[in-house]
Order: sequence, then C-alpha cells, then structure tokens
Amino acid sequence: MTKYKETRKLDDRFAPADIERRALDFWEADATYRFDKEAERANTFVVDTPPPTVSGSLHIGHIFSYTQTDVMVRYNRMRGKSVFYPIGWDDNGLPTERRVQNYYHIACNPTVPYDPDFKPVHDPKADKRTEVSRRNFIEACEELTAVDEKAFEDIFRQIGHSYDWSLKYTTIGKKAIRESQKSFLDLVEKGLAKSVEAPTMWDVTFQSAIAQAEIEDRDTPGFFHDIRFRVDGSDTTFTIATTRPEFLPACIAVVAHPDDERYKPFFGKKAIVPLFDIPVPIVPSEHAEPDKGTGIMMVCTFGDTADVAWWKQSGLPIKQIVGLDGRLMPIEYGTGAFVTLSPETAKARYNKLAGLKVKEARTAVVDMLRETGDLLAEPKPLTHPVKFYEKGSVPLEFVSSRQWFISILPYKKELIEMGRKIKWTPAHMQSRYEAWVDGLNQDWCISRQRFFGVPFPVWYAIDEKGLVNYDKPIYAREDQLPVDPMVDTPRGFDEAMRGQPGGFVGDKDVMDTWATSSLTPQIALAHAPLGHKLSLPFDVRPQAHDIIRTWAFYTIMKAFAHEHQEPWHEALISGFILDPDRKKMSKSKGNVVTPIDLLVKHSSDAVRYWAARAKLGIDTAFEEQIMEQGRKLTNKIFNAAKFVFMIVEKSGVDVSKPYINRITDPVDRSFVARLKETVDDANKAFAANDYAFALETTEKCFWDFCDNYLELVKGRAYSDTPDSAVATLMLVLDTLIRLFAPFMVFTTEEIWQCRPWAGNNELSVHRAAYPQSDDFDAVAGDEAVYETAVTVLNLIRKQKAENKRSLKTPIIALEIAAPEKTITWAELVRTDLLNAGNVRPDALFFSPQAGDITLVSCVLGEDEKKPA
RNA sequence: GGACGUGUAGCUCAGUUGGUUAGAGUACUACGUUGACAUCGUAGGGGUCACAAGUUCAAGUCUUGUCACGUCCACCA
Repeated sequence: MTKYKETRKLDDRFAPADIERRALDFWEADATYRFDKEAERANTFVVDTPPPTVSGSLHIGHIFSYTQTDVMVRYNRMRGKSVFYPIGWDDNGLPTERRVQNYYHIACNPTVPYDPDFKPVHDPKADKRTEVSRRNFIEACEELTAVDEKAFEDIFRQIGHSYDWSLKYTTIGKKAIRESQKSFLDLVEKGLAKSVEAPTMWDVTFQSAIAQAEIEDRDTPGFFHDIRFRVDGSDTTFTIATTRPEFLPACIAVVAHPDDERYKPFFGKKAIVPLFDIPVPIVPSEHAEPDKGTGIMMVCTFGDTADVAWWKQSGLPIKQIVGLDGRLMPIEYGTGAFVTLSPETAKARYNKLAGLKVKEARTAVVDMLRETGDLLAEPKPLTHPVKFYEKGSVPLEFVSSRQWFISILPYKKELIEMGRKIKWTPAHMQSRYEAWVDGLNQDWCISRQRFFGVPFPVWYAIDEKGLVNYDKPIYAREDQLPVDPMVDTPRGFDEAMRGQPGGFVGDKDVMDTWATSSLTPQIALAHAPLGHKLSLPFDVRPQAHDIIRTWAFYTIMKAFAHEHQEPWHEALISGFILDPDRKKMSKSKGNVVTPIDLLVKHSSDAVRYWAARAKLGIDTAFEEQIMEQGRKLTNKIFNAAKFVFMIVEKSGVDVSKPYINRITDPVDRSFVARLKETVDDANKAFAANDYAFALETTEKCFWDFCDNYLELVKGRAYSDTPDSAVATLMLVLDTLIRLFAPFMVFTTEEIWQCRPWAGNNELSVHRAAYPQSDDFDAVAGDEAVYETAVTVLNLIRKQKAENKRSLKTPIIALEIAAPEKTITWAELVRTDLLNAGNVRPDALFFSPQAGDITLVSCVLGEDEKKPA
C-alpha cells in the first residue's frame, strides 16, 4: 500500500497544481484504478470507452463528454464495483493519413520502393509533397500517432480520468488488427461479407470507396441546364433539365412518369442524346416526378443514388465515364455499350472531354451545347444538396469497382429490435438510432483503397494466364492472424510466387476504420488481463450523439453478427459543446483556448465541475464562468475542511475513536437528517445517470453546511462540551467529501488524506464507499430542529442587515413568535442560536403564535470596539 | 419534406408525477463582513415561462396548432 505523502497537513493556500501532482502520483503508485480480474461479473462495472481519434488535437468537447463518463464511472467504483474502464486511441484510418500527409508533406505511392533510411520531417515551409513507399508511409503514421497519443494521454491524466491505463490499446495495434480480421473472417463464414463489383460512392480526393454513414449532404451552388433531346425518327424534341450535363455521354435512358400525358406518346420510342447522337430508350418510371424540372429526366451511370437504383433494376449495361481519379476516362466511342449514330462526331467530341476533371468537362459540354444550339437557355443558378464524403471537399462520384460489403439491409428489423434491448439515456436517442437504421439503403462498404488501416486477411490466386481470380479469395486461418497479405503469404504458396502466373496476390485494400472501431468491446477484452471473467454485454457505452449512425450502429451490428446479443446494457449519450464565440475565436488567431490551457487556468476540478453541470444529451454552451464557479467551489471546500480540521484539533477530542455514536445533540442529529436526505437524492440521481443533479444537491447541502450549520455550532465546538459537535463535523465532512469525490477528484483526495482522523495508510477517497442512506439511520434526528434554527438565524441576520449593522453586533433583547411546536424545536437550539447570533444570554424570548416564525422585536447593542 | 429535440431573468441553466407569490448561479446596485474563506452574507431591480387555442378548481408542466433554432435523415432531374 502506498502512502499519500509524508506530511499529511493541508497547506495554508489552495494550490491546485500541487494538489493535482500529489494525487496523480499517489493514484499511479497505488494503482487506484486497476481492474481486479478476479472480480465476478456481477460485481464489475464494464465500460466501452470511446477511443478518441488521434488525428490532431483534443477538442474541448472531448473533455466535456469524457469527464461526464468519468464521473459516472467513479460513482460505480465507490459503490464497490470492480471497474473495467479501458482507454484506447483510434489511430487507423483516413483522418490520420490526412494529418500525416499534411504534417510531413508526404504522399503514399505504393509503387515506390521502401527506403529504410527515410526520416519524415515536419517542415511547415515545404511546398512539394514527397512520394514515399507504402511501408515508409505507414511508419510515418505510426511515428506521428505515437506523439499525438502521448499528448492525449497527458491531458486525460491531467483532468483526472480514472482509466486503467494498463488496458490501453490502439486500433492499429496488433491485437486490434487481429480482432478486426477475426471478425471479418467470421462474417465471411456466416455469409455476411462478400466482395462485389458494383457502383460505389467514391471520393476522388482520397481515392477511396466511402460508406453511407460517412457521407453528408451539403448545399452547393450549381446550374440548371435546359438541354434539347430529340425523339428518334421525328422532329419532335423535348427538354431535359439537368445539373450534370457532363453525364450526357453516360446517359442510358430517359424516363418520365407513366401518367405524364406530355410524355406518354414517347414511351417505347428512343431519344437521341445531343452532341453524341446516342439512342436511348424512353421509359415510363415512377421514379420521375412530373412537377420536378421538366418532368422528364435522363438516367446516367451514375449521377446519383437514384441512377444506381434505376440502373440495377433496368438490366442495361453500364457506361462508366468517370475514372477513379475523378477525370473522364478515355473511351473508344462506338464500341461496347457506347453506341452512337454518328461515331466520328461523337469520338471527336468525347476526345475533347477525356482527361478533364468532372467540373471541367461540365463547362466543356455546356460550350459544345451552346455551339450546336442544344442548350435552350443560359444555365440558371441554383443551390442544391450534393453528397460529399464528410471529410472531403469534392463531391462524391459513383464509380463501379470491386469492394467488400457487409450485408446489413436484410437485418434492419433485428438491429432495431436489438436497439430496444438497450437502455438509452436520454431515452429519445433510441429513436435517432431507429431512424438511422430505418433509413439505410445500402449495405456497408468496408473496403478502403488506403494504407494505414487493418488489411483484409485475404489473397487471390492468379491463374496460368496471369488473371487474378477474385471470385474465390484465399482466406487466412485464424491462427495466422494478424496478417498483412502484402507481406505474409497464404498457406501453400511462397513469397516468390507473389504476382506470378500460378501464384497469388494480396488484397491491397484496408478496412473502413469503423470496421475496427465497431469492435471496441471485443478489442478491450483482448487487452484485459488473462483469466478475467468479463464478456458481452458490457454495462455502458458512453458516446456523443453524432456517431449514433456510425459507432453505435456498427457496434450493435457486429455484436448482433458475432455474439447474437446487444453489446451493452446502456448507451449514455452526451451532448455537444456549442460555442457562441467559436467564429470569433478562430478568426482572432492565437486566442483559441486549448484544453490544457483551461486546466491550468481554472484547475482540473473546476473544468470537471463545468462538464458535470451539464446533463447527458444536452448541448451546452462553452462557458468559462462556470469553470470559475467550480474553482470557487473547490476553494470553499478546501477552506471549510481547513476550518473543520482546526476546530477538531483545538477541541482536544480524541479523533481515533469512532465518532458516530457520540452525536447526541438534537441540532447535530437534525443536520445529519438533512445530510441523509442529500445522500438519498444523490444516489437516486446517479442511479438515473443524472450526475448533474447529484452534484447540485451535494453543492446545495455543502453551502447550507457552511453558511448555517458551521456558524451554529462554532461556539459549542470551542466550548468545554464539544464532543457531539466535533463528532458531527467529522461525519459531515467525511460524507460531503465522498459526495464530491466523483466530481472534484483532486481537492477531495487531498482533503481526505489530510484529515486528522485519517489512517496512516488511508486508501484513496476514490475507493471509499459512496455514502448510503442507512449510514445515518442510527443518528438522524428530526430535520425540523435544524430548519427552525436556520430560520431564526436568518431573521436575526436580516434584522442586522436592514439596520446596516455588522453581523457581530450584539443583541440585547429579542422576541421571536412561532407555533408552540416550533418553539420546542427552537429551545433545543437555544445555546447555538445565542452563539451564532451574538445574542446576550437570557435576551432571547419565544412567544407562541399560529403561522410562520416571525421576529416580534429586536434591540441591537453597541458594536464592540476592535482591540487595536 | 420527415423524425427527434430545444425555446424559462442580460447571460448559462434547474424546474421531478399539473398545486401558494416561477428558482439557482452569474452579471448589475446598495449595505455589511473580511480571525475558515483569492471570500462570504443580506437586500434590491430584472420574467406575458416563444406565440395561440383547448382540457382543468388550478398549466412553465398536459393536448392541438403556429413560429424560431438545433441535430439527424430524405430530396438531388
């Protein structure tokens, strides 16, 4: 067992930095937050902590929500649970790659050979990006994430989060990769994961496929183009309004609503696409809405999701014109699907487009249309929603490619059902989850054409002609995991056969980062000490509401597929930080507040106080004044403790004896009843995950204690019969400190350890028992006594304040009227009232009356002159 | 367009199952403390509880509608 410090005495001044240092060292040496692997599952509290993304710096929002979790976790620990509270860093994936590219000015080119001497350098002035090999790139990622993770860890430690750091993991770590690959193989075996050649949403900047959960609509300016189409074999024309004229060469059909009288005569005929003279069928389809645009529209491969859906059920061939790089691909017009009535013209025109970026091609096509007179009006500007990768800056394209998909659409019902087994706080977050699942219209594309991620444990055989057979992948065996198919070889092959006819190739893609993050329970268990008794479901999943659609959903999906049960009993959804001044702050450079600055400026406990004041799921304004309020509170707690210690020591009462049965005075027992009520409320609040109310009620009781109870008993505690008062002060302080402990973790530890009655090797307050109602059963008295005393005391104070006199002004005569019953209560506190109000002995009279307690008369004496 | 949420003092927020005169912190004003207090206390000003209708003896709280804001989803010709 570790000692807190050698001299266990409160310093005169409250210095948060020193207190924080002492407590952190003590917890580290004492392993205060270490998970006990021997604990039975029933006596554990198991948390599925969000691993923060470590690309860049920690946001104040992290501090906010992670602290809320820590508060709830600490409560459970103090309730005697063995807490499994892991922490990990989500470092694989695109965000990290992007940060590494920018930080080191490098780009990954898999064709570049490995350079063992390459050292990435952070040079903000560099303008060119150096191309490096895949392995060098991954090493650079590992190097930078290690630095970022250290910074994250420092902050989380500094703010006093009670993770068991021995359980730390990273999502790019070997065990995480193993879990992720194991999950993938299990999904393959269950028929839930397949590789398919299909149109996929594609980000041309990152050159990767993207899943539905990662896209967002952004209102984007564009233009409506009215384009003339001809009906084949006649002079009849009609107008198509489109925002994407560059897709004319990819047009596969023209559709109008079956009931649309305007276009009914055209059904069954062919339309001729201008510029390229492409004959395409004119087809009735419910998909077209008569009142939108001109009511008739072109279907292209692929302008949007609707095009993809329409193409799928049409059976028509794809005309893919956009390449993986976001440029129009070279196409031999008049071959394959690219039918035309005028091959020479079409070829000539298309050749001008090939190689252009989509946006450039759009302008070029518009120019051509203007020339031929097929543009019926100048383009009309509009703003319309366009799909973007949430981290991208260029609109997504639909590109047909081979990708791994996880099948989710058939299981929507089951996944909603599973969501209902989970208790969501706040409850309405469940409907967000259900709305998301309900709205899903694509399976989960999990392959990414990137580098810093979990590789697929898959190879493909190459036949004698050198063709890769993608239809029969060679899967790794579980005992091989983790594998990197670009380095490791499948069973039955050797490295020399890589890329050779009759040999094999590795799958060079990596998994969507969520494919790994969705396994945080399983990954955390893989990092738990051997022999632990944990399993799914975990107790709680804390997270923010924006990632219900990703992290929560995917985790439920994976647990459904692998364990056939919900991943956790409860989901605790935190709110966001809304910063009304965010724009100002980012504009005025150098004025941005970083989490570490806040911790230093206001102290960790003060920042924790700010976070804990906000309820789960409620978006909260960033408000430094509340941190200041927290700082004042810690200061007050410190001073109150210092005062109690002083009284206890001066009283000469033997502190080594148990105090509870020495509490005999009616006022003391009455205040204990007041305290018991607070303890009740706080426990009830925590049980409902309402830590904010637990804090509020604790704080209220504490101020009451300082303002009233302490003032009432001061005199008696200094008298020659201090026993009951001193014992009560000890009990109350012990209780309040433990009530505050989940919130003000440092202040409470310091005070707890420095109590004159603390043991030599006192355990951390964070392993002490959270106060319970029945702790007080033996001594709790009638609360009315204390309430009466406070009422009378306030009457006296008010009298003095109204007469603009000092609170110390003596009272020569005082008459208080009150109901008889109240008088009997007041009589029990007579001595304390005289002391606290500075009322002359025998000057206090009570007279009976019905109704409220009132002050009948009061005569104030002369102020005593202060000794010089 | 749909779902969910929010709207209470200048600001940040409480307000449990409807029940006296709607609260706290902060900011402002005045006075008093400054012997546990990088403090604190007392008093004061400040609210049509977004708006409208309804249910009820009684509505900040329940119902319906409207408006504003936020989040998620959808639309994308």
